[in-house]
Amino acid sequence: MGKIKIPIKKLEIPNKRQVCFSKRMMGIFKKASELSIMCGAEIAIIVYSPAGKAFTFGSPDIDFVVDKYQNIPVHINDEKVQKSWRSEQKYNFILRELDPEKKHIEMLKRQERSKQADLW
Amino acid sequence: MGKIKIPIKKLEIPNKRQVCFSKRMMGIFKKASELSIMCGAEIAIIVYSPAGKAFTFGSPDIDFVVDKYQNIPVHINDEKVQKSWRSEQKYNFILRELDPEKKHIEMLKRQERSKQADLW
DNA sequence: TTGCCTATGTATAAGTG
DNA sequence: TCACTTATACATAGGCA
Repeated sequence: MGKIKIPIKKLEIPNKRQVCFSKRMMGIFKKASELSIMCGAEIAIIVYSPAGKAFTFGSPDIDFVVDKYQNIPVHINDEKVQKSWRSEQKYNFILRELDPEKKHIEMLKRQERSKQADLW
Repeated sequence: MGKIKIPIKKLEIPNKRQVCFSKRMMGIFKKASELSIMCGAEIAIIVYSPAGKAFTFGSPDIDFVVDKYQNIPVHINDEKVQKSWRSEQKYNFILRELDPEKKHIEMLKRQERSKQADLW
């Protein structure tokens, strides 16, 4: 997405990594903001920079969404709600080095998997 | 980002909202994956669809990052680490209806604010 | 619908001063 | 280095089969 194509792999030059991190993180936060506005979604994002510094984004609020995710009980008789009750769909995929064509196909397949109407 | 420009505001047509949510969420997850690979960042994303269904993305792992964020104690003498110890930088901004020019300026200002070298 | 296409809007890598 | 621009790659809204 710039003047030249950058392969999706670890940037070894610290300055480039820093600039790239800054720009892309803001890009992601912006997109998350748009998603929450346009679709009424609730979103929490936690990012640790390579240096270990944390940045967060939340809509309506980071802790509201994180607590909801962790099923923290809303003070109902001291009863603990277990984490295992969660039923969310996880995406832990890592983008491998693929040529653009295969990359596109893989992304479309992921969309397909997640588009089963009953999930929404 | 499509054939026509869509204002960043709530989509009222349910089908459009669903399709937009699906496409954009996958886009955000893809970008998050790229950020973690290219910059070595740790990322956790939790999204609740308008219907209340949860989707998550994590690198290296959603719970690893979320637990780190919440400073969950690693079993050190039963001592509780308080949430208030956190020192992350929060972005709870909401993108308002701005003309593209002002929007661009606002984004640059955010980048600027977050670009102080000692934070990284 | 559902899966895919493509025209166009956006994000961003490198350039510039 | 920094603030800003620009060329290019990428994401996506609506179209279509």
